[in-house]
Amino acid sequence: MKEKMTEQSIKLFEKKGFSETSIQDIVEANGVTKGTFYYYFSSKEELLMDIHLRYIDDLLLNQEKIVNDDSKSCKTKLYDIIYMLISNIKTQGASAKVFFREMRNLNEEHLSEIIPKRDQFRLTIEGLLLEGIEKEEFRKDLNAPIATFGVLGMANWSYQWYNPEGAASEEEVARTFTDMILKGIDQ
Amino acid sequence: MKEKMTEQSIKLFEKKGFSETSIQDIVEANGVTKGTFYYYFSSKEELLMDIHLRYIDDLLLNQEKIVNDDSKSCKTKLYDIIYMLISNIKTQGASAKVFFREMRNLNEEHLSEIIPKRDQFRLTIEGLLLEGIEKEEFRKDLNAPIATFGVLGMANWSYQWYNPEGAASEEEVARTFTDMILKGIDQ
Amino acid sequence: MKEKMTEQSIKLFEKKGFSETSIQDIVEANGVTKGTFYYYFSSKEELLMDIHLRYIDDLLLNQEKIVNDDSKSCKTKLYDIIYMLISNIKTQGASAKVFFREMRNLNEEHLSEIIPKRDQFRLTIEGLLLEGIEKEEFRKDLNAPIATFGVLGMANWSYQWYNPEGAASEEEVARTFTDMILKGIDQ
Amino acid sequence: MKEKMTEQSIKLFEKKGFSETSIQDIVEANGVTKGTFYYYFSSKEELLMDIHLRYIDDLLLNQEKIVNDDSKSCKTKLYDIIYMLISNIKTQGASAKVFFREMRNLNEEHLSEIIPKRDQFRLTIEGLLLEGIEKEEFRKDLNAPIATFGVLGMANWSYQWYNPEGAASEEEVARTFTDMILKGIDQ
DNA sequence: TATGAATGAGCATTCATTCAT
DNA sequence: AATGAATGAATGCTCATTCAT
Repeated sequence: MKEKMTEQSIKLFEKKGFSETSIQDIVEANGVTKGTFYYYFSSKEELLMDIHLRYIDDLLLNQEKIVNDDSKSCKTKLYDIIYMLISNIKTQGASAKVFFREMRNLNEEHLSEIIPKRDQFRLTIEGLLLEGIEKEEFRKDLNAPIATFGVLGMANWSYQWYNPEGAASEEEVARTFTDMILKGIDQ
Repeated sequence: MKEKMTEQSIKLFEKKGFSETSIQDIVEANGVTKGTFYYYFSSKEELLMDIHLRYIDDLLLNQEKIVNDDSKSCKTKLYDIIYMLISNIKTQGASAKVFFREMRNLNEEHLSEIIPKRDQFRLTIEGLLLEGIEKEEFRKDLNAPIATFGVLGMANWSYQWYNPEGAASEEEVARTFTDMILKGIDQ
Repeated sequence: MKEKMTEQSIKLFEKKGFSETSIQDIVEANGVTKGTFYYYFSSKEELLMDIHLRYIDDLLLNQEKIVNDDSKSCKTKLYDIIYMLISNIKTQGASAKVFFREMRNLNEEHLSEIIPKRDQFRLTIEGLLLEGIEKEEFRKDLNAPIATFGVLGMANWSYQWYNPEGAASEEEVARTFTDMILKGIDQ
Repeated sequence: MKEKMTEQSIKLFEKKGFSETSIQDIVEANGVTKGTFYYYFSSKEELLMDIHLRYIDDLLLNQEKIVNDDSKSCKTKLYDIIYMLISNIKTQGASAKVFFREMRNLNEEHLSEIIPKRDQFRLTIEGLLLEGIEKEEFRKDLNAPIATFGVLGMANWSYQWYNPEGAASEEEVARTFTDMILKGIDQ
């Protein structure tokens, strides 16, 4: 039931937004009553935190698997991370949107748990770029921190427009983005 | 007064979010009473629409100036647009955040006015990429629509992290992004 | 202007009700601004009182003309009063509806001016019935006070259903009612 | 509680009017808080509809009982209906006043449910008159529709003046009215 | 595990009214 | 004679939360 309620809530939060979704909406979507909600969650905010944790922990796990694979080059790892983020949209798109849009609604205490994890994800990419520079896979003059934000921006922004049902496949998008990042668009 | 209230509202919406900001918050920030708000705005949503229109119209105007300058190459125009978006953060950052985050709170009618404008901005960039391909400034095999989303993602995501008061200048960010896009990060 | 505003207000009060009509509605219907309203009326309630006074004074005047005509029998006077009330609907229907429905919205002081006038109208009819009994035009055993309420009920209720544009003429309605009252419906 | 709140609301609506009675007034009269009101009613208008339905359904039920009694003449049935309406004031007076005065505050949809019922009540009386004419209990030349409005006017208007605590009994009023209608006041 | 009744604070909005100009 | 800016109290309604059962 808790699981089911969380899933439904993610859908509702994605569609209507966290503040715009009432406990009433959530329990109606689950065919239960308000009391049931408070049996499983101590507050609406706690549910939001659950969703955040679940999303970022899963993301960090996947990222870790990629970067820890010593058989791959930095370039490949970069592609894999971008591909992971894009293909995530199909399965985790709603969670991702909630994660990026609704973080503001977490309380101080919860924020202080989430923000380091979000930063860790970014800094791992930054570390990958630095490693790539060192291994002469990437340009020496690259501003790694800013480039990292660029990579993240490209990938995360997809949540605003990418439709897994549409014409472009995840591979196509990930490939186009990685190509842009690696080779540039210059003729 | 209307002007002043709009400015204050943008700040509040950026900090707390649209739904989380009450009319009470807005009028207190302006030292007036609720009646005054409704003297100038017919609803909270109308104020949000005002903010959206102002932002996107200004953006389209700036974009138009850039792309209509026939003395510039496509590459330069691309840099100019990226720079414009980044440097916009200093003066228009709050508006931009409100624009990207709160669009969902507009009603159907207002959305149908804003979405075409937002699309127009994107399609103008896509047009610039296509023109660049034709003029052999950009790679022939570039997937222009996806690349456009990449460019926009990089630039728009800055609103989530770029701090104009911080170490990196707008030029630096814009230059790093343009370099990434043009030359790639490949060694 | 004051005249025009009063007329428009009567229409609005009839259609939407006194409480449901805002000063804003009234001034918009007159193409002026709120300030103008308060230049002519000291309050919304005062406007309502104006309408009440105007209506009841006119009614009393007409009634007086009828009962003071010594050439007429009591029966004829009764018919005349009923006809006057019914035909009033065409010209004064809106005022009448406002009068009967919205009296509750007058303040104590104003009520104490209106109620005696309304009672006077009724008591004049009661007096007419009593006079008719004495002159042996009406049944001796008639309960004049209750019968008066009956006559008033019939006539005043017309405001709830009588449509001057409809099939039945005022004469027809007044004639049917007077016949009912005088001869009854008994075979 | 819902029952209790409805009863209290009827009293308040009668005394102050629907629009002039706030939810605050209602909950204070019941010693509960606003939330409780909205737990039982989805809106103030819905409460009004409840009151309307309850009243008119009860009235139609009583009317039906009277007209379906084949042992009675049309005259007796007419008396019974008038008596029912007058004696109703003691038990249902407040509801009746709310019904007649506040119908305008129902929304379109609710009105379309109430109006046919109100018309049904009237048309049943009209049918009774027509039947009486046919059975030669009533005058052949009677204009049944208008006479019906006359009967209803007399009876319904009582809600504006009849005081069950006062000198005249319900029987007296009903008898006077029925006499007027049947025999007229003519000497 | 789950419900249903109740709370109380808060919200967007309306409105009659005031008043300097 | 009329305006336009502003007020402040009130209104209908929503909502996260509590708690006895």
